[in-house]
Amino acid sequence: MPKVDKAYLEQRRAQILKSAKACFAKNGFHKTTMRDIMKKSNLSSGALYRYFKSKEDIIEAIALQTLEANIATIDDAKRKGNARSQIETLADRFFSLLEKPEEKFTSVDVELWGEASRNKKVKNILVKSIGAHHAEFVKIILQAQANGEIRRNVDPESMASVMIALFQGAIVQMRVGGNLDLWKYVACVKEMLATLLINEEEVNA
Amino acid sequence: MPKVDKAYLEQRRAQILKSAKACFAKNGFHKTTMRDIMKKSNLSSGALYRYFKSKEDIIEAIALQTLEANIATIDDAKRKGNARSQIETLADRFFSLLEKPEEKFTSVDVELWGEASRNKKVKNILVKSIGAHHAEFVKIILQAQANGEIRRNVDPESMASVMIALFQGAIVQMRVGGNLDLWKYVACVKEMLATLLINEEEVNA
DNA sequence: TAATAAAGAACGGGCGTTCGTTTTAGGGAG
DNA sequence: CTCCCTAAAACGAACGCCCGTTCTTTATTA
Repeated sequence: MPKVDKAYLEQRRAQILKSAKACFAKNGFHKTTMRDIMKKSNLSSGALYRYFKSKEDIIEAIALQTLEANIATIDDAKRKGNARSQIETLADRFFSLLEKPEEKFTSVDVELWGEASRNKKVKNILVKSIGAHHAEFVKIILQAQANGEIRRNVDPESMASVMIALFQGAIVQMRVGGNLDLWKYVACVKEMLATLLINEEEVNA
Repeated sequence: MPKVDKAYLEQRRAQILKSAKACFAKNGFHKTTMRDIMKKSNLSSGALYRYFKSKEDIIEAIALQTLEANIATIDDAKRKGNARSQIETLADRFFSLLEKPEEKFTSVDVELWGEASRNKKVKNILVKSIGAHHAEFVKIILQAQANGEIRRNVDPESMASVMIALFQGAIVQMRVGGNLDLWKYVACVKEMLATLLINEEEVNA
């Protein structure tokens, strides 16, 4: 099929990435072979290497894809409501990614964290991703503090890191820790965050 | 050197594990070769394979070592003071592991998380490790609730998971996230946890 | 001297990757 | 419209390297 249009090419690329992601989620980056990806995507090595110049290239593309998905999620949630509801919306979005471990590919996140220590491109992408989340949380917190929604004595930078940690930790515990009751966990997190909201007495003080 | 004593053998084993851990921390499990470990420990392949029957065997030994170190840390902190100070002691211990990334090997933790998805033994060890922390936190929280130190409406199971997540997330952000100001982060965490302690008004209510 | 420990050359297999070949479809000539 | 022709796309056997591991040989000491 020569001279196919651009959409065809992009679709092929996406198909390969999807297959690769499935393999990576199941067996990790290093235990999945190129042949695994070929088999999963019903493509030959020749075809595969037309779209990606190496295995690393695929990994990097997946990292990038994750980054873009995350940023899209943030942008989407950004529009609505006050600080508290923005935070809760984001929390719901991200935590629900963990619900069906096989379909959503948070296992790949753990792989990427490991990969970051030896692949600079991957590391840069992750730094950007985490940085984007962090910046967004900081912005929300600062605005909320200005509005009197959140106590002024909490450090926005650290608080943002804490929120991110609560999500990352949930990933770890879902993947390797055994039995995390996700929604009880989320409820607990929300309650914790709620205690940081200014209550009536403090507003008047 | 034939017929050496037991201490000699154990020391050799430890030396290999230490070298391996250093390699793994720098390059990850899959990018470090057996030759890397041999070079680092100044040992030949023959010697190495006298002490460990495979590369996986080394990885599992390191996972086990991590588990034991963690449990020792818990046991050590368990003896002292009320719930709040126990929690703070544990937090200080674990977070200080993150201070000098090159010497303490928390990078290996991230590797282990990834490895757990494809190596059952490693997974079991990690489940045990996280489980031990979780159980210990639950115990502390329950006791503290009985003593009236901590609000009774927080779910101990989830709260314990949250605490663990705060540590795991810190690892991720230190390793791959760029610039986490660790002690500001810890201060923020402690303050959050403090808000969950019953304050005077509530005791009287 | 016998048994253990260490050495290190050698091996076998599997992996990522390449490359010569085959298939496919658009486009110009008749 | 039909028939090539051409270039893109896919194929898949083959390659070569590297890694984990083994095995024979050498050193060491009780």
